[in-house]
Amino acid sequence: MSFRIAGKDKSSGARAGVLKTSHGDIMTPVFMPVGTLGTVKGVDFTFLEHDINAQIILGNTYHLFLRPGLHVIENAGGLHKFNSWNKPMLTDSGGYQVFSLADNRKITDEGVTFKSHIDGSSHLFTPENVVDTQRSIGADIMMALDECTPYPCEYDYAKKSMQLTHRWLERGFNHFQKTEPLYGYNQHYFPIVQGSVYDDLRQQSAEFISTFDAAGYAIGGLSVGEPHDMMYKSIETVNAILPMDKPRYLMGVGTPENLLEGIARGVDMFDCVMPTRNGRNGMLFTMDGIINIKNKKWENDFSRIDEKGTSFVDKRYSKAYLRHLIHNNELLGAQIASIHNLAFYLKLMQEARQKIMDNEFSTWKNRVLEKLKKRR
RNA sequence: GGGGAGAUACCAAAGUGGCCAACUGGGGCAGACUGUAAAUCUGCUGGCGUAUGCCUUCGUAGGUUCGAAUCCUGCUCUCCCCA
Repeated sequence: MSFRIAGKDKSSGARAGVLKTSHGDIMTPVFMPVGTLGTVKGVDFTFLEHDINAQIILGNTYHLFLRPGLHVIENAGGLHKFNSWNKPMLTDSGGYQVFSLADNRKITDEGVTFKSHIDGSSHLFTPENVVDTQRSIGADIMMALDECTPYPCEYDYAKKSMQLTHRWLERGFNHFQKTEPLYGYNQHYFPIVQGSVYDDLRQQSAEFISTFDAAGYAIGGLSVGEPHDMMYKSIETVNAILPMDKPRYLMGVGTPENLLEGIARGVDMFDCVMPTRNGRNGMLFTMDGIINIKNKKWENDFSRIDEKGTSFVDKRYSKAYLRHLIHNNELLGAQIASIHNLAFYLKLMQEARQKIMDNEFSTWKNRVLEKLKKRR
C-alpha cells in the first residue's frame, strides 16, 4: 500500500491523495459506504460500482464473525469472493460495538467479551484474534481493536480507556506483523487514536500511535454525541501530530458538513451509516439542503428527486413517488434513497478533491456549507 | 315471520356508574438517526394560540343518579342464526 499526496489546498489543511491497494487505487478524500454484513444495505454492488462510484466499502468484524461466520467466509475464499465486491474493503474491528453494544459486553485487559445479540453466546475478542479474523475476512485495511468511548466521558475513564487501547495496539500490531495474509494480497493495519474530547489525551494518543509504522492512521471515538466544535478541535489536535504522508481516517463521520470540515483539517477517509440509514428513514441530502421526503409537502411534488444529482435515480423518479414508496415501506423506496444519498456523498467528495487540486477548497466549502445545512 | 348480537374518535378495538377526553393497534402529522442489534426509534393526534383550566364528544331522543360511554325507556341502523 502506498499513499501519494497529489495536491494540497493552501488555505486549509485539505489534501488530495491516491491510496494504492491490492484491489485498486483510491482517490482521496474518500467516503466509504458502510457494508456491515458484507452488503451496503439496499444497494446492489452494480449500482455501487457504476452509478455511485464507490471506491471502497466497509465490513464489520463483529457482525461477520457472528454471521455468516468465519468458516463460510474462508470457504468462499474471503469476503471479496463471497460478496463479489472486487474493489478495496476495510473492516472495523468490533471497537465500535464496544460502544454501540455496551450492554452486551465486558472489557478486560485481555480483550472484550461480547454476548452475541443474536443468540446470547459469549465471544472473546482480543487484539490478536481480531487480526486473525480480519485475515480470514481478507480486508485490505483492517482496524486495530479499540475502545470507542461514549460522550460524555469522565477524564479518568477516558485516560484509562486510551491506555488500554494503546496496550491493545501494541499487541495487535505485533500479531499483525507476525501473521500472513490468507489470500495472496497485502493487508494493512490502521491504529486508532482515542482520548475522548480531551486535548492532552488526544495529543498523547496521536503521538503514541504515530510511533507505529502503519500504512494509515485512524481517529476514533468522535461523533458519539459531542458538539461539533469539540469534534473539530480534536481532529485539529490529532492531525497536527499524525504523519503527514499517511492517510488519516476519521471513523464514523458523518454529515456532509462534518466531511468538509474534516477535509479542511486534513482528513482523507470517512465512513458513516448516515447516507444509507437516514436514507431508509426518508432523509435525503442534496446540494440545496436536506429533504425529509416523508413530509406532506412533497405529496404532490412531481419534480425529480434531485435535479442536480448525478445518480440515475435522481433523474428517473419524482419526489412524490419516492415519498409514496417510503410511506408504504416499499423496499424500492429505501433503495432509491440510499442510492441517491451515497451518490451525493461520493460526488461531494469528488468535487472536494477537484477543488483541492484547483486550490479553491476553502472558498468552495464556505459557499456550499450554508446550502447543505438548510432544511428544505 | 321467529330468535340473537351490536352501534365508542380517521379505521380497528378496549372500557360496562366516578381514577374517561376515553387502554391499545393501525393510519395521519412531525422529529431523531454519525466506525449499522435500525426498512428503526420518539413525540403529538376532539376543540380552545399556554393550561393541576374551560368547552364539546362514546348511534339518536328522553329518563334515573350528586355523577352516565357505562343503568332504564322509545326510536334509527348494522350483523348473525332459524324459517
